[in-house]
Amino acid sequence: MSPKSKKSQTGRFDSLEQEVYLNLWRTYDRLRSIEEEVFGPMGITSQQYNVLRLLFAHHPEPMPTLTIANRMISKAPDITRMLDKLESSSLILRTRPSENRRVVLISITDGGLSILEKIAEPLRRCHSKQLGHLSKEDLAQLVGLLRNARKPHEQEKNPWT
Amino acid sequence: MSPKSKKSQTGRFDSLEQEVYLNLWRTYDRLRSIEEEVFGPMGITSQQYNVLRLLFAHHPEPMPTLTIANRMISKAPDITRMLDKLESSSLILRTRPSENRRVVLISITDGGLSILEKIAEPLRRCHSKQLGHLSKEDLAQLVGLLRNARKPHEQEKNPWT
DNA sequence: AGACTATAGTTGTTTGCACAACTATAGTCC
DNA sequence: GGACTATAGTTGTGCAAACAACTATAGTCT
Repeated sequence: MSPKSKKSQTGRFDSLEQEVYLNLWRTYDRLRSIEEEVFGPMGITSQQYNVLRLLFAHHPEPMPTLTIANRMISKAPDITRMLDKLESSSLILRTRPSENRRVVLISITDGGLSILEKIAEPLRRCHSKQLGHLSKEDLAQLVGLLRNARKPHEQEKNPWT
Repeated sequence: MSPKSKKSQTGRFDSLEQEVYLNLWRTYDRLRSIEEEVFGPMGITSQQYNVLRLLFAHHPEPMPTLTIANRMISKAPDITRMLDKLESSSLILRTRPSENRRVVLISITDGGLSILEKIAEPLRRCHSKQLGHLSKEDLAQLVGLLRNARKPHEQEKNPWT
């Protein structure tokens, strides 16, 4: 009995669910490589960009390290070293408040803000190159389906829910 | 002028395209972490699994190294070392035909086939856990939208088109 | 046949990701 | 108030990914 004997109607895939997942993977991979053309030359990764974006959204309030980690798109067990890099490029600032010396508060610097400004337009063009060929309706539908697809796998109280 | 001044109707996102992309990323990341619960304990990565899957689909014909690399879901510049690992676990076999000593032909071994069998059922369950809550119609629609989303970014003659 | 180009893989090196173990600080509960 | 638990980050280590430079073999062209 072969591993593929349970083959379904979907042809080269074992199940419709698998077909969706592999298409999701492939599509993500293709679009990501386009985004990297923007971030690469700027010297930051898309994960780092997302940190800056989160900080900007909160600005001028700082955010604790792990709050940032939890709001990241892709989980970040490596948050400390990532912030190390952003700090050494002077894009963020760390402070340890004396009221609670466990937390480390992160804020975005002027340098960080100006990187965001510099990247905004190329990134907008990039997103349009990635997905500009789809209609508003298709895009909206896609967002809805994706949100639904991951819903059971998000924690409650999570910002992505 | 702030980086976000071009804010659109989508709220926390700069554009609908960006919203789709970030949702795609997030959804991929959530579903991937579920798949890794299956592959981790088996001692292979999902990329390695996909190599075995490709080889199985061709079996008993072998495939040249770079043909495999091109058919991978996510591009694999590291194909040599990946095959090294599969070879050292005796899941694949390499041969260099004397007619053309440039190519390296890869075939799946009995050990590779049996890993595929062993993983088939847990993986089916995993895919059902990932996406089983969506209706057939939603799944089919999602496949269609994803295919469409990446279409302009696939090469002609590419198996994923 | 010898130089040139194309094809097919491999290797070096750097950076990023993941998991787990660890340190430091604060709050809780007899 | 001293032991216990919870919270917040950090570090060690090993594996995977990305990009470019390199080697080896085959085909072509005059």
